[in-house]
Amino acid sequence: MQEVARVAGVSISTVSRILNGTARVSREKRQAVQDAIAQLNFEPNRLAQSLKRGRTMTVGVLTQDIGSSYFNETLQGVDKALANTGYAPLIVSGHWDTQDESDRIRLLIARRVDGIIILYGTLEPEQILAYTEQVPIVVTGRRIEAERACAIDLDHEAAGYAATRHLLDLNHRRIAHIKGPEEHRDAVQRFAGYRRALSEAGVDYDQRLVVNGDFREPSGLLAVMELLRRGVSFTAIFAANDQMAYGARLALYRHNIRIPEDISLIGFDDLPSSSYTTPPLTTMRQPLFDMGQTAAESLLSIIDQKRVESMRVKAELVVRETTRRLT
Amino acid sequence: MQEVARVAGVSISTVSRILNGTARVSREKRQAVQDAIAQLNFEPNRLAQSLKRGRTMTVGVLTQDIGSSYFNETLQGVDKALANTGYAPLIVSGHWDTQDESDRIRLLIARRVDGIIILYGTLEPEQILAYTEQVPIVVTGRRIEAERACAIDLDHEAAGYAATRHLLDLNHRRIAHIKGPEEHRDAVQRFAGYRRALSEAGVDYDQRLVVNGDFREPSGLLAVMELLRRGVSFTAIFAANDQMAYGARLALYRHNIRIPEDISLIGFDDLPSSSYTTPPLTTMRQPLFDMGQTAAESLLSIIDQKRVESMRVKAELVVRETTRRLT
DNA sequence: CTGTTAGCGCATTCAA
DNA sequence: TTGAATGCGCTAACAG
Repeated sequence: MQEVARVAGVSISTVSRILNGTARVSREKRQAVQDAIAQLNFEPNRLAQSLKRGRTMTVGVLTQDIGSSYFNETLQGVDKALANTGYAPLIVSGHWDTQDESDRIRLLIARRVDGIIILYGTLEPEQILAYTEQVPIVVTGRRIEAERACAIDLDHEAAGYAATRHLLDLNHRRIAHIKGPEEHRDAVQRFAGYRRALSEAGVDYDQRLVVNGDFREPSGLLAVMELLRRGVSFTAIFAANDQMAYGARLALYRHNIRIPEDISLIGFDDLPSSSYTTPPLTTMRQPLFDMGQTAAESLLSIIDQKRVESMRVKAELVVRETTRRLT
Repeated sequence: MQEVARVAGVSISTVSRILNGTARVSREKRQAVQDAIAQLNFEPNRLAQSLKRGRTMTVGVLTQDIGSSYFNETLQGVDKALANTGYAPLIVSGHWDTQDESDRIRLLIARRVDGIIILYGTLEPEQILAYTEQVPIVVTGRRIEAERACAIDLDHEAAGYAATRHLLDLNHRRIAHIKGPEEHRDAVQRFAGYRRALSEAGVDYDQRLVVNGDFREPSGLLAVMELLRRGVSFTAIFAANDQMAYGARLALYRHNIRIPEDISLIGFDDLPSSSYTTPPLTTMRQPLFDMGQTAAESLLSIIDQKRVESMRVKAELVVRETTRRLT
């Protein structure tokens, strides 16, 4: 900036004023400065600006896996909401590791982001509450009560219930479930919904119909193989997420079991690719994009000193072609 | 830091020294400072550090679409390479828009990132060359010659050739091609490879077998519908990327055309989900993860004042179950 | 071993 | 309208 000022023959405060439109400046000087800026290819140093202003115009986003469509759809929503606001996202990944997650959050705080969005993950609410002291936070996938924080959550129990209910409504009674990991609270809630639906419908819970998975494709494949090995009969499968449903679908294909003629299959999430499996997958749609967008908007409001309510969104049943009525 | 120094009863330089291990400090003072840090929940301001040191320990990554697995696999590679180096990625998206891309790059420069990785996109090499004056750059998907820059590229023409060649080797002669967008240089190169393979094999080029797509699923579906509408006969399809292959696969399914019994299908990219389509997709594998990793490593080397050579990687044919020999 | 001091690049208050 | 001066939080001489 020194340099620009020198070339334009003005003081650096004048340059600053022109850059920010903070005050009126004479035409000639303005022109001179703009010429100097163009000539020197000058770009104001945001670090210094932030240091001075006390705002970085950056929001940190803690994701768990940059490779997963699940997270990335949410990120897209965040990106959309941030566009044209002057804020830029600083995306970091916790890799589903509590230690890693804390480290990343601390990094974000050290970089003085103006706010943080935490997408799921394994951090305890108390832990997050503590960070709330230092920076506004919006979380998804859990509830939280604090001054400068809010949560956007989905009722996974109800959604698990709805998925199972759909199968029940189609006259299925022998419904297998491929569970998500024990440590995911969402997964256990979906499972709880499954059991409640069963019990309400007067269907006995059969433990042999439930197999553990880890939310990834291979585990879905393995789960179906296990089910087949057990020799237990079933007419439908509820997979706790779409990725495992893909794996299950492949295992079924390998055994020449047709979908939906022989077995009905329902997933959870509605990933973009789920409309393009063959046949297209029936699933519980999570409004991931919207949640990301809302999270970002809420965060900006909090930063803006406005009060924001936590909210709960709903999953929606998307009936496509992998479920069929039993006659 | 003032505060920490005051609480610990030392000067701020001592605090700094302890934070950075720059010099030996007596046990008592060290202890006092560490206590103060813990007590105040102090986290050094990275902005100020960067401003002072002239390094932000941040590398900018220009991607085009945070929602796409294609880019995200590359990002994962970058993330992996950056882990434990002290560098953090600042990911921004250009949304396939030249203006947007320039804006993002300028933003990254304004934020004084130590280097930039540009993943594909529509920026002209000359344009990038200009930015090279201001910051080290590694690009993928194009070639570039500059002091503090390097490129990691893949020979898409050769890969398009190999894909077509595979079909030819399986005795297919009527091979349709679903093209990528004209403005993607990769797409036109893959198409060029397709034509070369055909011509080398003495197969006449038939324009009616080629349909335009936009690299996304729906266009693959539409492409097959168009092919069918044209009433032109074909026994195999080479889709310019996996996503369009998914769309094509669904269209075929709708028309009760079996894969690979009736039609062979080959994609391009080998996205993670391609092992889980039914049947699993034969495709040209791009080492996306590795490319991301290499890009990041190269960038760090350049930042480290080392000379780095541009390099060319190769796509690899992954034969799965959607292609079959014609007898 | 430790404290004092001079900037890093910018925004802004205070004078002029 | 404009310029000089101050400080944002930190590091790195420099001097003790």
